[in-house]
Amino acid sequence: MAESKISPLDAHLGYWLRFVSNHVSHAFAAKLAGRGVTVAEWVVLRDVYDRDGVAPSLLADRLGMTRGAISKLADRLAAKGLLTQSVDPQDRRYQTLALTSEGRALVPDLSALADRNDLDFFGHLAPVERARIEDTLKGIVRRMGLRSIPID
Amino acid sequence: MAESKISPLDAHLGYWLRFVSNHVSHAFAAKLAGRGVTVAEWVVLRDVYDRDGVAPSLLADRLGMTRGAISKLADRLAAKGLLTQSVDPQDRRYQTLALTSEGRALVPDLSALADRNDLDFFGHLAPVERARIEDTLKGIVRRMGLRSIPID
DNA sequence: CTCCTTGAGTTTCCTAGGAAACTACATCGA
DNA sequence: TCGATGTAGTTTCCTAGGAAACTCAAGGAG
Repeated sequence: MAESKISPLDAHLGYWLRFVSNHVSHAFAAKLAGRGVTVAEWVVLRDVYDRDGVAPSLLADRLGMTRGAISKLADRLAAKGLLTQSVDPQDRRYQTLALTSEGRALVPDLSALADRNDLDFFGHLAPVERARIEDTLKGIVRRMGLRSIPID
Repeated sequence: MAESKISPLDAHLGYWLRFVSNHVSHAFAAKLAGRGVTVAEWVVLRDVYDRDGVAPSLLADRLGMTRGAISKLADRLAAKGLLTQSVDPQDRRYQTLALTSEGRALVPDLSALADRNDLDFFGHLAPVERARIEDTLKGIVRRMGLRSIPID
């Protein structure tokens, strides 16, 4: 006894979590690709949809990305005509991000894809089972004090 | 009625899955960084540990990565002295990957970090709760016919 | 008023992985 | 025998994001 066995990768719950999570994300990315949008771009669009005029640095905090990454992401979305970046005339260090009408019109469409994707993977779960998992996951988030919307 | 509401990001189970999964992975990556190894490298080491002499393309299949990515990963691990690449003398198109003694000695150490990481996040769950989640996740994998160890 | 600090956003450099072209190399068919 | 084919691995090019240096503007401290 006392033989220190090396556990297989799939002995960890984190392994299964990542396994499923990656496939869910990839499937969603594939759906979004049909609309010419990446997952990160979708998250930004969705966030700005509810908070028009948000500052890039706030977005960076919430999304758990660096300011540099947000800067480039915003540039890409602006290049696609989905978002505008404007300098705050009060304090020219600040910017505000807002959706264009095109961007705003696109969000409900993408949201439907998100709903669909979740249904594809989790639609067969009994409501009680689904709720149990969600509660457990939220419990971990709370317990560990996790922040930031997950993207990468 | 019939008002098509746009669901918030966190209405999706996939959101919470990704949220927790990303934090689990990042925490693990931070632990591994102390040993100078990335998560992808760890997965390769762990896999080759059990299957010495495996072909890179098999690894690529199992890990859900391209052959190109495996090629570079193997180069990095070889540069660190953890793994050797040798050409099959029978058929020189083939390679076999094997751990060096250094690499082999490192795996149990890294495995302990993986165990520890899983405990940090999921150690507080009741065994029955943990089993339920694992079963549900495995059920999704089976139901959707998912393959490949998740890395990215 | 001038200097210094602080904070928002940008830019540069770096890394990791995917896509696809490319390089052997073995095998099969004519 | 010899070219066509297919496969294993490599390489090149590209993208996305992090780290950290950099720019610029506001707001003091003296």
